[in-house]
Amino acid sequence: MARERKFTTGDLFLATEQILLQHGYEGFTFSLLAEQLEVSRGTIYKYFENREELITDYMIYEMEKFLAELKQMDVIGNFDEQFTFLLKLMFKNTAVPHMIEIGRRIPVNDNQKVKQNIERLGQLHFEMYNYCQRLITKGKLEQKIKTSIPDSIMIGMIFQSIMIPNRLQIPQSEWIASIKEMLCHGMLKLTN
Amino acid sequence: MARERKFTTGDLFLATEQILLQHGYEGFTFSLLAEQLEVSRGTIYKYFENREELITDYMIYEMEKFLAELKQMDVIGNFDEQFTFLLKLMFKNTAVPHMIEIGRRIPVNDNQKVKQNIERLGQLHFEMYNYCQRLITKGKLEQKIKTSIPDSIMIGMIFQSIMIPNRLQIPQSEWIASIKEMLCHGMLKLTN
DNA sequence: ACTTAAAGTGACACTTATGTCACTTTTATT
DNA sequence: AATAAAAGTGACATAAGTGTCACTTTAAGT
Repeated sequence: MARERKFTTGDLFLATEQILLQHGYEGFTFSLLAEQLEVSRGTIYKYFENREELITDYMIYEMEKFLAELKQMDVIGNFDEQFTFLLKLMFKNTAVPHMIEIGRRIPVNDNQKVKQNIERLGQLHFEMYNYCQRLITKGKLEQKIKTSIPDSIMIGMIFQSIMIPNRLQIPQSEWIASIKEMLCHGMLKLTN
Repeated sequence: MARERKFTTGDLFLATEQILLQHGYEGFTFSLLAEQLEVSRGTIYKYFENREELITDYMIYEMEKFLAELKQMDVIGNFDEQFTFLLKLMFKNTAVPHMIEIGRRIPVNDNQKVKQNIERLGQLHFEMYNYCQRLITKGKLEQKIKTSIPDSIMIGMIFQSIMIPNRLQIPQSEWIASIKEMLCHGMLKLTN
């Protein structure tokens, strides 16, 4: 009985992502989004009460997608393979670390839905952090990872490494290999 | 003959920095700044034509301060000491990498002063990058740094490492030491 | 005491974003 | 063909930011 929609949820989240990456959280407006989707601004309010609700909805979608893939890490055997898997996954979802950054900017909101979303995002973030931490712990147990460096720095480094701008357009496979080498063994040669 | 000023340039740049870090480029407003400085909004227009001019002026100030210190690196002898010096300097000026990020967001502006500022910022950025690159090159020449990893990744890693949030409030000295260890030798133990 | 000029103010016109809502369009169902 | 319901629109009121400017305040120099 309903009229055909001019955009899918996928379209909408894709546009949201692009605008967030380009203009940042504070620069995100419904006008920009409507323009991108080629609909009127009012249409978007049919689906979302406000910016915070839309953005948190998008972030939850993105995080759940990422976590669903991350969960497959459990199946893989040893630490090395798990780590490689994690890195590959991260570079397939480069938006995730950016969104974690942007997520910090969302102000407290009186809207009930938004409050729930922010709580859910917290859970998802925690879950993701836990996965990484378990990987680190596993590496430590397997005597592969140094015990001297705080987990938060290792995890932080892994996530920040995605945000290094690849201005010289180095091919992705080479880029990831170098990032991995940096994370695993650092920039210095071995001193004998 | 003039009335006493209610704020110094230092006050203004400090407030600008805080607002930029808290609200991002798009969230920076003259209203916020005026409020922070406890003056009327109109006052700020006595010194700056607009947001872009103010922000670029602040960034140039910050970059020049950083570069002036960075130049002392030349005096220091070997690579290891220079690298330690760089890291210490970075953690003394944590705003710099953030500002480089924020600097990317400044849109083209018709204002002549702003155009000049953006050009100058480009120069300063280039100069800073060059300093880092020279350090890397020196390390490579001294056979201390791997030649396999692109310079841009090493420099990127160094700069991104500052942005890792220290949520558990690990003491700065320990924090920096761990970051350095990660950058130099990575997270993995040596495999024999 | 008077002058002068920089420092500061707040009201004004303008622009842009927000959220709402009565209304129109489309399309499957009866 | 009539109708129900979701999709979409554009005008409206409201809020917040921008840039300007005539005006007031302050304090040093005469």
